[in-house]
Amino acid sequence: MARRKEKTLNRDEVLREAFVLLDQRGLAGLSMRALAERLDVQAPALYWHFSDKAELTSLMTRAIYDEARSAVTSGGMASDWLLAYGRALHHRLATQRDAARLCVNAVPLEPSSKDAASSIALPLTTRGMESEAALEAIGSVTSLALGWASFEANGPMHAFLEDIIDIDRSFERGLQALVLGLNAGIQIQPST
Amino acid sequence: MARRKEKTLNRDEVLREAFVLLDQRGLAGLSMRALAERLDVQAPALYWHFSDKAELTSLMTRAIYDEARSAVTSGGMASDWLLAYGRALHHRLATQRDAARLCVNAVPLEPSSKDAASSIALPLTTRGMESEAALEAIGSVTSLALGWASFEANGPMHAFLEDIIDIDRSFERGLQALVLGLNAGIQIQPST
DNA sequence: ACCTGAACACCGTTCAAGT
DNA sequence: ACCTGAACACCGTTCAAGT
Repeated sequence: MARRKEKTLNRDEVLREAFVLLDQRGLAGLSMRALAERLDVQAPALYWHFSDKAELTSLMTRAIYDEARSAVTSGGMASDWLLAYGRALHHRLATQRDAARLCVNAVPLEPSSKDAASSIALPLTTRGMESEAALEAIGSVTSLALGWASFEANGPMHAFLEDIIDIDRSFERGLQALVLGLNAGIQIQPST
Repeated sequence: MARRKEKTLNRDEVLREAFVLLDQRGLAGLSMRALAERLDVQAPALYWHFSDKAELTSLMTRAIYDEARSAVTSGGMASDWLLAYGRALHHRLATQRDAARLCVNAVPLEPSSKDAASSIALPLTTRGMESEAALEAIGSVTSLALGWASFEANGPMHAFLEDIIDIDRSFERGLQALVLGLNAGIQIQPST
């Protein structure tokens, strides 16, 4: 066995199969051995393409955030962008099994850079927000999406919540409240 | 070895040491074997007191939420309670290493009950909120605290955020915005 | 009632060796 | 350059057996 017709592995192929495996077996089932088996390869082969499992899960996490950001259509004000980004991220997290847990457990990729931060803030700074307020707003919206998605998946509040309230609707209301409140703050402290 | 002077283990003692171990070695270091060693006992002994590791981590998670709720002083309106609860929870999560990750990974204890839900909502329903809106508000505040605490710990946004913004202050601003927005929603949709 | 010793089926990771 | 085979040091968990 372990004969694969295609040439060699590449990171994108591994990432694609990793998401499929995550969906099928959950975060606990996302092991290097199981992933290798899906790829018709032995587990150590993955270490040629990734330094360790943490790098793999970090890249998966980055893909999730990137998809959410690129799903936002341009146009509108800062608050519109925040609402759309929050909905896109929450949808991705609610759609992909254990995605919230994956993201919370993942470790950052690079040591940081102001360039990366300002590029993340860009959709809001071009709409008139200061970059610090922009990062804070994105962080809060991301937190809300991660939290509600984790309740949806399995979290400790899930048991209390599931048959009392509609979790998707609850996230939407929380998001609207948050963005409303952030917007009020912006008006007190004017931009640029 | 493995001679312990005190009588027998009990759940509270195990939970206490589990929190110490979590603080010292992080979530990855919180293994049944390492925990047993701290308690001068062999790992299988823990299975007399807990059905499995999931039960242990669920109880740890519940303890964190319970502490946050009981740290809120009585008095004030619903929005005051939400602010105080959010701050208490965030403080607990930021203070205890890997606490946010622990909570997100933990699994619910019981299948659910309307009694439990309404007792969680109680601090807000006694202040005039409907129980559904109360649970939604608590869920959103909890999400915000979990999310920001996970960034603080290690999360994927941490790299982008740490030297740009003050994460504690960012949480505080997000919390105020959220509660402000929720409050506005309450006034549109009056209570009881 | 409460715990130990030994074992099972897994992990992530390393590393020499193959091609 | 890319992958295998074998091994290391771990996991959570079960279960007979001890006291």
